[in-house]
Amino acid sequence: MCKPWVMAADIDFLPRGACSIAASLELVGERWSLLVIREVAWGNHRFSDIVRGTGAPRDRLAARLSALVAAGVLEKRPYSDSPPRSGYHLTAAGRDLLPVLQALLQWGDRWARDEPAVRLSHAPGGTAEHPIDAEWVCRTCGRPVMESRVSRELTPAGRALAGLPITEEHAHEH
Amino acid sequence: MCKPWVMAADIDFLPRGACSIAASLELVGERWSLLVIREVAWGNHRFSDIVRGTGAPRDRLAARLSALVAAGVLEKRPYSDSPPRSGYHLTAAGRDLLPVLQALLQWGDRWARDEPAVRLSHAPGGTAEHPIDAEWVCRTCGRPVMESRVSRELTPAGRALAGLPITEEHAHEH
DNA sequence: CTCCCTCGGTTCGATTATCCAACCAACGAG
DNA sequence: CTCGTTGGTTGGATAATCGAACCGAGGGAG
Repeated sequence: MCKPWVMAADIDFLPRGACSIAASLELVGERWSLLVIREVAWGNHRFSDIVRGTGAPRDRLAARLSALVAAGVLEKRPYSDSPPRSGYHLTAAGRDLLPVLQALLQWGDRWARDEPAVRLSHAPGGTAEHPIDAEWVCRTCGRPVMESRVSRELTPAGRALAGLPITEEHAHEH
Repeated sequence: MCKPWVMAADIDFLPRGACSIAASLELVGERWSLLVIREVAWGNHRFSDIVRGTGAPRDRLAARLSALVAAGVLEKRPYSDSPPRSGYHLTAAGRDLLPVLQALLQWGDRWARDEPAVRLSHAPGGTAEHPIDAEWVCRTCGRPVMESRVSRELTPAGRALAGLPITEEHAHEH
């Protein structure tokens, strides 16, 4: 029995950059980026709030913020006309990063410290409030992803990125 | 109505380092680290395999590998006696990072490129193989986490990290 | 009007990390 | 003995990061 998530695939090595993990890290993998997203998600929208919440140097923070705006993860929204000031808010793409933060939070709670320092709770649909202990579940079959064998396959788009030939053989193989 | 994951909490600013997200990034947030985990998870255990798979410079890779071993995320396991060679494998902590990779993969598929380059499939419990489209679901109530309001609260351990007083008031408040 | 404060950044110089090519040691094959 | 493979190190150039100081537009108090 093979470990979950470790399985032979139709390829040995992904071409560099073909993997969406690498593509994501290209956009949000630099230092402070994810902590900035966390601060904004937690309601700290102003420059000085984010400085205080992350502890990042101001110049790095300014650089990250404009990079994240350029990447479409954050947007600048004015909150005062005089003096003209604006804060940062999550776009749809930014909100979609929250699972990444949730995953990092859960991992850190478990492996990076003795006791969690922050507890997250929710009360979905009127149920009683309770702490969150989340797992990845496949929307298609409803089963936890991490407990099953996973296989990976290079798509035609991936082959194109890789500069590999897109053959009938590959288009049909499984 | 407040956006999910954006909600008032009992604290305005988390002390730096109190948050497990920051603690996680401290261990695996540096460049190449998560790509190394990806390679190892995908079955590339040897130094030269990981060089090829990630494209990282050899010296950076050596540094990351020993850091990840020191952090308890990877372990070195010999695969040949003569010549004495060893490869890198995921520990339990390392396998627990896979949700982070899954989250980054899904985000990248959606926001960082036109078409996914790699398709992940699984066939849990003898069902037919199908692509993975996963979401975070609370183990307690079975509901998707991202669709409900989430509140955060500093635990006593978090207060201690923050240097804040641990009062009865705070221990009981909600 | 003047002085001082806040906010959202920039600028500067020093430190640190990263990159890349070359090198090295251990071993096996031929 | 030489060659190729593997798993790294080393050295020097380049780029990112840091921390503190600075700046400019605008209040508000006096």
